[in-house]
Amino acid sequence: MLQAIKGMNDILPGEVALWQTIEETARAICEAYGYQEIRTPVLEKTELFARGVGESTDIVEKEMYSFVDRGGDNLSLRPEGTAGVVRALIEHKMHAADPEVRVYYIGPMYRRERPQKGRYRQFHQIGVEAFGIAAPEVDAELMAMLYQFLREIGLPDVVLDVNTLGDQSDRPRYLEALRAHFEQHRSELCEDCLRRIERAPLRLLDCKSERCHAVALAAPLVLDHLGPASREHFDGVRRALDRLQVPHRVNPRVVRGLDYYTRTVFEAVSTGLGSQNAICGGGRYDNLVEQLGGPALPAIGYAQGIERLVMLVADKLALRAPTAVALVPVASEQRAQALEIAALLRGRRIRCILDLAGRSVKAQLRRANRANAAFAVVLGEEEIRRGQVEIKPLVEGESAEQVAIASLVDRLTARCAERAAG
RNA sequence: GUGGGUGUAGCUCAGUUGGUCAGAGCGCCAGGUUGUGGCCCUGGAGGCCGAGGGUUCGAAGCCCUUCACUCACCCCA
Repeated sequence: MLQAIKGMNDILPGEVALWQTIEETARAICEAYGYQEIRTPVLEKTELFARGVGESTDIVEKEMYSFVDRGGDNLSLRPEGTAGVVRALIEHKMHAADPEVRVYYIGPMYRRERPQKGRYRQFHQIGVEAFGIAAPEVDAELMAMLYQFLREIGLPDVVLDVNTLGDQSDRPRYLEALRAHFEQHRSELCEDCLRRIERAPLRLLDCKSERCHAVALAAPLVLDHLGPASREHFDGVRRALDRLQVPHRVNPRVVRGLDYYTRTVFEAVSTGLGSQNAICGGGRYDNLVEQLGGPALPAIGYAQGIERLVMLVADKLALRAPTAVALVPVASEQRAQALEIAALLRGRRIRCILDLAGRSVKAQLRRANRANAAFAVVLGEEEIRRGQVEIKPLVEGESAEQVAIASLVDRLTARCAERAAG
């Protein structure tokens, strides 16, 4: 049997409503905060990700879908959204028109990892990026936006973990202090962490192995190694978060996996997702734009995984019931007229179904009921001869009525509106 | 890349030590009113028991191989 590619899922009609609700909520909130949607290609030059995400990250080293196209270019499916957005920003000199650029995107990303619960090879992210603003208040504003979003889709209990990684001037010193600490405890570390000491000492901090965890707890804190500028920035972020009443906690173990982060980093984690528990991750990346050939623009952003949101929200989000009309021609002689009425209703954007298979009235009503139709309109030979049809509600507590065919569309429109309002 | 688990009807799953074991519930279709849904009753369609090989008089159940799905490690959304 033909199957979808491993780790790539079909989102079937039954679950799409949930996706749409999440996406619409995200759009509305982003717009409210002054962000505009941007759409960039899913395919970019491999070099962009190598330089942007970081040569030595797992993502670039072993997870990208890369290939050489017929023209000889090295291309990759985007493993994340920030690099492409930064490329577009630079390419179109967006910062020249307005030094502050706030954008968001929604779309698929690709990473060739072993799939498991909450992790897929094609997954979808809602991402937000703010360029050109160095003030700590943007960091907080962004997190406030995230929090509002989580609240509105019904996840107010998600915990927001915040940390800082320092900037170029204090990070090297901190990394050295970390290396020194871990070197002293080599014998207690897992194999993976031993390899990380040189290359990515920060990563030891969030290792899940218990023994490493113990060593990490005793490790020097970033907060003690921040220069005055970074410290002031972090304090500013926290003050603003408090002011905006965004529930959060400082967690020194949040380090993030991508190379480009500086200063503020944060993530939102949730229980109930298995081991892939991060539903959102982000942070400041003040050097990336320049690093990719653009101006020295400070920036900050985050991305959330839609699949993971859908899993959490699946049983919580109330989906609006379809308000629909089912036209029921009693016999094939009434079908043409039913079609005509359906066209009028549909012209008014009223969801409308109509049996074209010649089913019995009983079968048509059964199907109308299952389709969640609010009203059935029975078109029978006798009534039509009298110039009338029956509007039959399919829910409790509403009365049926006979209406003149001429006023049917208006009457149905009104009753659908009543239901939508009530 | 490394481990564990699972593959029987569209879906969720039963199938005792290999011998009416090819089933149930839900869903789907139809009938129970010459033109009226939901509840209920009755009936029907639908499966080479993931695939290939082996053992056996006999395999959904045992052995081997393979594929797929899934969870976890790693990493991350």
